[in-house]
Amino acid sequence: MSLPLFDTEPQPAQPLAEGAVLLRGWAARQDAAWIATVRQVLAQQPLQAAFTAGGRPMSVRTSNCGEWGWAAAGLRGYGYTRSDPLSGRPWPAMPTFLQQQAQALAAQAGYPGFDPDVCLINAYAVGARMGLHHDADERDKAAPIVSVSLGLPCHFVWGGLQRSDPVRSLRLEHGDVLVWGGASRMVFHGVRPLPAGQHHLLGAERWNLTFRMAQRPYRG
DNA sequence: TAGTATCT
DNA sequence: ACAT
Repeated sequence: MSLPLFDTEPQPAQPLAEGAVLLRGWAARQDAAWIATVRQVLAQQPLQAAFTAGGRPMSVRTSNCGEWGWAAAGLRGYGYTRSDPLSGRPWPAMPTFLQQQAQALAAQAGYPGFDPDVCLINAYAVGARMGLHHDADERDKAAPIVSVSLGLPCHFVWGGLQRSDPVRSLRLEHGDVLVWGGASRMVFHGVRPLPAGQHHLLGAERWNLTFRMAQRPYRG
């Protein structure tokens, strides 16, 4: 993968835990391209309200692109589907820019061969949050998760392999990329209620893109 | 248990 | 603890 990630030198990668790497600002240099590309996806697959397995509303709104998508509306519960259960239409294809950036970022974090079949887009308005959970619906737990933050900063909660483990909180800002896999793959995590603010490109919103391998086997 | 309510 |  030779696609340039930067036009200048990036901040060094920071290890967060075993298998987890924080790439601070690594999506900021090309943020206009990230945002324009996501807007193209949202024009085809608008953000929708999401619901927990118990039928309770979540505060984030979601969209997807890729062969698969994480559906959290119109199902009993949630899970990966090939099409939007509400519209019946297949999820839009993952734009090449997103696919290649996710591959390159994963490789940079020590996960060569990552080839996502899902990009889940979570949009946080002020006050939106995400409770402590782990990403458990993917078939091959050897594949990492690549998370890209855009827009307003948030307080990300990073726990352990058990829900009851102590958590730490770290601020994720526009352009930050967090990659977790290996021993950290099943770590519980979440997002505290989004503080009010204004971002010059996204206004009073945070977008989080998570690239996953939901159904493909991972050969690192 | 990707959420909330309701206990201690 | 609930309800999925």
